[in-house]
Amino acid sequence: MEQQAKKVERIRIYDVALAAGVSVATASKALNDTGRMTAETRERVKRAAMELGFRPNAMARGLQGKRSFTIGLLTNDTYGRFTLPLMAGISEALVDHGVSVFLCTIEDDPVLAKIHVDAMLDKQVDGIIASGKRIDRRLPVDLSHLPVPVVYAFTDGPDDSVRFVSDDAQGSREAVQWMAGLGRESIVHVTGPASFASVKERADAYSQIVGAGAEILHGKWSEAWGHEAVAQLWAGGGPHPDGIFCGNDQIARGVVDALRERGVDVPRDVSVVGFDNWEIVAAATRPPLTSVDMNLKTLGKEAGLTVLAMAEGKTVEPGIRKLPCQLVVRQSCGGAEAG
Amino acid sequence: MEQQAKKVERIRIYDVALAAGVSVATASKALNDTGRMTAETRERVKRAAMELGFRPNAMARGLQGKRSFTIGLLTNDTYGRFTLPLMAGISEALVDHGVSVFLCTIEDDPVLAKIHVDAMLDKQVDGIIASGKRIDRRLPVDLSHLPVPVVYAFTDGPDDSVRFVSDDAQGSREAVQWMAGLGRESIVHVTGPASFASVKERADAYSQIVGAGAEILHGKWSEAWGHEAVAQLWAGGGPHPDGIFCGNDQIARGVVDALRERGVDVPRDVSVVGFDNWEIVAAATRPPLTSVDMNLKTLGKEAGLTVLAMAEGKTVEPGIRKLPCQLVVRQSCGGAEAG
DNA sequence: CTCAAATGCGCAAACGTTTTCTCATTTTCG
DNA sequence: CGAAAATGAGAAAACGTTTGCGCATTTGAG
Repeated sequence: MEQQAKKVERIRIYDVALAAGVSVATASKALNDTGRMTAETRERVKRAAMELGFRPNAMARGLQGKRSFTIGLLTNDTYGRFTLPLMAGISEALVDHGVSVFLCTIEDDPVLAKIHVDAMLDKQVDGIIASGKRIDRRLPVDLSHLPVPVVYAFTDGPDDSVRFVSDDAQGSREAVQWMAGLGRESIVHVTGPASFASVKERADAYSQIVGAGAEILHGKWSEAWGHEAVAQLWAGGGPHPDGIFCGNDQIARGVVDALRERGVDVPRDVSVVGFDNWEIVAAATRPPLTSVDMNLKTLGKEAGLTVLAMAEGKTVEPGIRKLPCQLVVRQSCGGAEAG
Repeated sequence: MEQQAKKVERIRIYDVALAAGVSVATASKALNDTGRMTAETRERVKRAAMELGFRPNAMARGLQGKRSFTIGLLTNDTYGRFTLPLMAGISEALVDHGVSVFLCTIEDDPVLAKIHVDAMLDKQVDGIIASGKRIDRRLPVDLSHLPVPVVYAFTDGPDDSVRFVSDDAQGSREAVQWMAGLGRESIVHVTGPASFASVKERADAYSQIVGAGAEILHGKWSEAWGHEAVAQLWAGGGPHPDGIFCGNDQIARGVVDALRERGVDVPRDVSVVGFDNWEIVAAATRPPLTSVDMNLKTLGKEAGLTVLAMAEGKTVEPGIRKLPCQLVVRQSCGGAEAG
């Protein structure tokens, strides 16, 4: 337990230059593969840098007017349900480029949001990714006239902005068609509040496929609503659905549990599909849920790469980019081993 | 949709000085409340800065040899179950100090970990908080000889390090005593794998209170294990427990569901307490779970403040700091309205 | 062999702050 | 009233890079 030798002097480019027997300027150019010099010189400098364990001081570099190799991720998704997968994607895509990410969680508080954005700008972030928990709501702060590029991922933004969202309609189609392909003929849709844009998009896609027999039940995003919806559906003596497409995994879990309690076998009697593919819910359900994954990690990667490109001056077409969803097959539909 | 005026020239301290009619040096001192000058001069500079909307360039400031107002949060908790509340606390505590947080999620990959740590150091973070998902495991990277202070929160660290963890023993005692206080006389403990330090700590605290009648069942951290444990407990014809203290909320939910399926009423016949107070699980259980909250947000605050203090040169006593847990009463025990 | 072009490299400025000195002016005190 | 002390403010260096420009020296062409 030796006394920590706190002040290990960091190697500066000056030290590298000295070791390689060149000037600081040449050292810099050698390391950045710019400027003119012998291949031998360049190699010698690089070797010296390597041996000394030289790591350039990002502050000095950033100050010098170039990039800071830093971006900000702003979100109001306190729980991280959507932001974390996104973050994972961003981080994975950008770590190769030496970019680090400031994560700022703002709780729908405009003042806090402004403070965080200002802090980011003070720190000269190369760009900002705005994220949230609803694609039809905006963060409580205006990001449209910032001196750095901004992209929106899984949240709404101005018309002339670059936005990434999942293709919910396509995801819905996959889900419904999967059930139809398994022979289900009476599929209902149990989903969240009609006020959500994603609810509408998913419901529309569902209706388009199911056609005349479409039946949509709106409620809360909760397991409890799943239970209640089943109670409603099984209330009358009439025929019951043999497929239930749910607006999210929590509803789906409620539905599956309710069906089991009624003695209805899932997936034999009824197929159930969820949405979000929230591992923690989908995997714990009995049977585990087949669910639509929004590929948020991929979305994060794209958003990260895009904001980086913009930071480098590349011009990016504004507009909405929809990334495909993917059906993750577990056992709540049958067909698990058929795939 | 006007063409974005991208290059809004940032106000420099030079501009402030000019506006206030003083030198750059004086301006700097005025704004930082250092140096000597008339109160009037100081005020005039501050007013000019305010009016111009001056924000100091953090890079220049950092370069100048002082702090970067940046810290790194390193974690291998991919899912964010523990890290996000921690992060919220850190962020909340540090935003007042103008400090931003780099979040780096490493997936138990030593190489990736090293890359991220190096990136943080390049960016001159003032300190690093290491975090994880188990208090008896370390991150796959050695942080003990870094040029910046490190504190460990909810993860293990070297003997001479500063570590923050929750007081699981105290949390367990609260839970068991709560059930005992409600008249429960036969309380069993259904928990996770014995290999976890926190499992041992919670189990020991439980045993100490319950005494001779202690019964501990180890299994996985899953709902499925909760179901199975109930099956085991109710297998024989003998007397059944009237209280079940669970190692986490997922197990507790499994237990509650299994009891309901057996026709055992919770909380009338049996009280159940969970651990973690994971809202998403605890609140969705029927009835909602009474659970032990580890106060991770508070833990994050403490860790943040501590690493900051260390960065400012204050010396902090190494060792483990245990922060108290708190029982969150819902309905799975009864006594909800008694409190 | 001469002159132009190309090559290899270093000097010094710049980035935006903070901080250490220094200096002129004012105040204090004997 | 004179000298010491205190005060207000500015000049300039420093932090660690990158980069524009200039200057020898070498290469190539005629």
